[in-house]
Amino acid sequence: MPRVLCVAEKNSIAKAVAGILSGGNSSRRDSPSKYIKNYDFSFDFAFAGSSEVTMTSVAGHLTGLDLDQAHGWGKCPIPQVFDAPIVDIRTKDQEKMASNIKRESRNADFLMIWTDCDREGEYIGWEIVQTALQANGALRNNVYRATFSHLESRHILNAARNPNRLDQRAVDAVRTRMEVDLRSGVAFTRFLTELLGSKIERDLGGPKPNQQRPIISYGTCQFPTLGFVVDRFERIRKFVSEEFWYLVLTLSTGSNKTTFQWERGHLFDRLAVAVIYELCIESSRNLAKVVNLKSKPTSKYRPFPLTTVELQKNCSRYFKMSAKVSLEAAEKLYQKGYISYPRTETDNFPQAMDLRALVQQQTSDNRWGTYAGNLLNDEGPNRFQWPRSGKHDDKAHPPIHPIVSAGAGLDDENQKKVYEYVTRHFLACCSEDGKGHSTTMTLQWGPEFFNANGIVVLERNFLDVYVYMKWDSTQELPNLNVGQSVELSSYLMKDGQTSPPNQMTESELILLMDANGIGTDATIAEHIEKIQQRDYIKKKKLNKQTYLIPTTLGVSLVHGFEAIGLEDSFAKPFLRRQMEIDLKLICDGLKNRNEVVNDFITKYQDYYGLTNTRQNKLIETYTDIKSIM
DNA sequence: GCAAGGTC
Repeated sequence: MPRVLCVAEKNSIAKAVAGILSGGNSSRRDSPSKYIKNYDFSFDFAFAGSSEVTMTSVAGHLTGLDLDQAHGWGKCPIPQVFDAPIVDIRTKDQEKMASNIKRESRNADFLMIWTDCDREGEYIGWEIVQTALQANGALRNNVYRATFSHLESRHILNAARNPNRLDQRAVDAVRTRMEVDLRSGVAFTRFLTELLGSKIERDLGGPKPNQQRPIISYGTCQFPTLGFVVDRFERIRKFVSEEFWYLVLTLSTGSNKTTFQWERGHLFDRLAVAVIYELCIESSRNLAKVVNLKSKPTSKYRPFPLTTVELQKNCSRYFKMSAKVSLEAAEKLYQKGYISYPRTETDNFPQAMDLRALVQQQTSDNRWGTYAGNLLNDEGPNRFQWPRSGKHDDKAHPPIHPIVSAGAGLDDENQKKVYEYVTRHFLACCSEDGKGHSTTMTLQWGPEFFNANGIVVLERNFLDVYVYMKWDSTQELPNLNVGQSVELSSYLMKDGQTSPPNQMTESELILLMDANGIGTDATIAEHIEKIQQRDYIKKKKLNKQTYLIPTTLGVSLVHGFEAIGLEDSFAKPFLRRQMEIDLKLICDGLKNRNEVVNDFITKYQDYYGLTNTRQNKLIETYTDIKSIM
């Protein structure tokens, strides 16, 4: 019988796919790596016929990239980093995974790649193929690729029966990113550390024994991340408050007081507001007229299905949990089988998924069990709804959702919170929107118009389980009809001041990084962590809220490079975005790998030359900023 | 010792 070796990106996928293809009849073997198991069973593949199958996996990348030995730290002039030979290397763990792949390849007739169907997965698939060929070159013409985006069994069987080929363009795109990130990161990190390292060390009171000299790193994601924080910091520092004036009316009926806001908002010209105010008083004194009454149904929308970025943003906002901590907790919950894979960009559920069964799982919980039960009741209000569909699909993972009820099974506080959040979010997704009624009343006073708005919440629906979101009935509007004249209880001209924005929160930073394509769902938290490690930014508590504030070093780096005047600022997201655009062009076959690598490396070489010539600007900027911060 | 990206 022919032998087919299948390899997934992680054990959880290997296990699930083996379960489906074998109909539950697979036997499990250990591998040299503790993260990886081999599953044996038989299956009828179109390309091989009835086969003996081994399904195994890697755990992420099988190889890493580095400069060759001769170009290590301090071993060569920095500019050589841009064209030094690059070698593929393996860590100890990767060596163990590779030995498993090689051993299982030796007597295989076919190799089928089951890595995630995203760009990085395509590259990992390629790494697996290279490793397998080292042990069994005869596999070369017998490599297939399964295309799948979730683990529903018909979908997986379909993927097994309709194999494709690896997409070499996607592989090339990833290799391009790796090479550019490596060369630019290593070159500028060595340069900055040599230029500023000892200076920073002295300022920190060093050098101290057993302590390394600080590393001043550059990374294609680190710098734009830092840039966002410094940008906000500068906007606040340079903020000049402006005075403004406005009119406001109040109406008292019984014990109810209603405030009416000026349709013009506020104006920055005191005299103009005073003139309008006088005009209104002269023409109408304390009398106003109801000129419009608009009433309409309104909704509070339930959330979209949960992505990693949304989870991190909300755990930061609601529980003050750092992105790194919330992702770690989610990973643990995933490993224990409580929730689905936590790194996903997808915000719509595949049609074939049995979401009602997942809701059913939650009916035993004493916090939201009753709510979940009611959702499944076809008679009551707030019945089960298919979740809203967002526009994002990473083609690899469904939105984050609970798999089984955790009940009292969790003792870690963070995991408990994250599980509760994931579950409440999921139940909210499957609920009806909040329903209410909104009324707007418009008064005319002299020639000016003023509005008051009232909302009455009629059905809370998802808000009952999604306790993090508030939606309450507001002021009740007085019972008046259009055309009616009313006596104002007050009509005032007031003044106010524009206020600066707040410092950056982690939640806002995640949003900015995501929107600008800086990092991925899996790495955004790491970049934020990294620039704290590097002492570019610090967390600071102010009025119960934690903010990210740049340090002297962080501000200096951003302004220093601005002073050097590179065409594409390192601290802006543009350069990274350009890279993403070019990677897409490689994937679409419109550019090739060498072309893009050359373009970027040439650009970085230019920038390196300029930075080197004007290195004094970096030192001067640091000295200047140190004296004012 | 340096990057960013997978995953544990």
